[in-house]
Amino acid sequence: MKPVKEIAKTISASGLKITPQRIAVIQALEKLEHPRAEEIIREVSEQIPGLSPTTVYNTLDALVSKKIIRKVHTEADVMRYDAIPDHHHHLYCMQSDRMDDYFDPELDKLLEDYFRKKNIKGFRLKEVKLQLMGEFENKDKTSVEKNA
Amino acid sequence: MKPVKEIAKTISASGLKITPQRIAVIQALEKLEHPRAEEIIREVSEQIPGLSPTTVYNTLDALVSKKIIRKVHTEADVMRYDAIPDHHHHLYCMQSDRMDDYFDPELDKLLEDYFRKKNIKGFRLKEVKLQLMGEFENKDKTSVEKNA
DNA sequence: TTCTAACTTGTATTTATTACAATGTAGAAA
DNA sequence: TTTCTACATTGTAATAAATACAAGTTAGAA
Ligand SMILES: [Mn+2]
Ligand SMILES: [Mn+2]
Ligand SMILES: [Zn+2]
Ligand SMILES: [Zn+2]
Repeated sequence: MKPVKEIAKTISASGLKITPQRIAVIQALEKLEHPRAEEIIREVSEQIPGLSPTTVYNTLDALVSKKIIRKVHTEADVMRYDAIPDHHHHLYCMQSDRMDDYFDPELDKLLEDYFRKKNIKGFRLKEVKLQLMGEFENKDKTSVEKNA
Repeated sequence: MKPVKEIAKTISASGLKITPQRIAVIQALEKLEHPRAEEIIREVSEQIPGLSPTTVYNTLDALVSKKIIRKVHTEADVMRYDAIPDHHHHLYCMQSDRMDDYFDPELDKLLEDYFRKKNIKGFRLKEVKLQLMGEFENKDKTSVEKNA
């Protein structure tokens, strides 16, 4: 897990003030993968008893706008957040709400070449994000952790 | 625009009953591109005055489960719906909520080959959906229509 | 034409998120 | 180190999207 100092530095560098709430939100985001706001609220409340849900929503918005974290698209009507702001893709489980990160520079290269040649008329392409839909063969992570 | 007869046939073939509400929802879905439920409610209400929002939500769920339409992922916290159930990708505007369809069989072939070779451990890949993030160079469609 | 499962409707609820005003604090400046 | 204030947090209230449910209506099979 990332040291508090580093997290504090990232927050500060973005122009935001360092607060216990913000540090805890980022830590929760790293621990719980692609969590919903509600899960973050639960997690952070353990360390910061008086925590207000509003603070978590505010914090998430602030961090997104500073590009420290990202929102992730989902099929459900709840927003989820991503601790990793750098370019990557996602594996989505079609049965559950499990979602894993997927990094693949080789694929990115392939796509970059493809779209450099191919020109989409009237559209200036900035980033290609893949939603890899499918099924995880093993148990989902939570069960795996339970069995461990 | 697709003729009512064809729409009725599709509904019927799926095992659902043909109703004016369902036909109108599908028509609205084709007219308004990737609309939210609320937009569909507004549109359909013009033809069917007493329409209940609940019916639209029910109808959308029913059509999605029969794979006549699809849900689409967005960065906002609202669900949007897609009249096209067949495989395709989307162009997303990073400034507005505009979203266009993107069909590209050549790219699909490329990706299919890539992922056939590359094996993602522990994941059975079913479908690759691209989110093409960027900016539309021309005015967005609504402005274009206004100016027309 | 009859009949019933399927559908629609309206109301009430839930759930995620946002608005806002009052209070508190991080950290720059004195 | 102390002061000061713009920025943060908090709690409450409000919105908005979506769902639950019960009562009435209708598509379409028989
Ligand atoms: Mn579409
Ligand atoms: Mn919502
Ligand atoms: Zn991720
Ligand atoms: Zn589409």
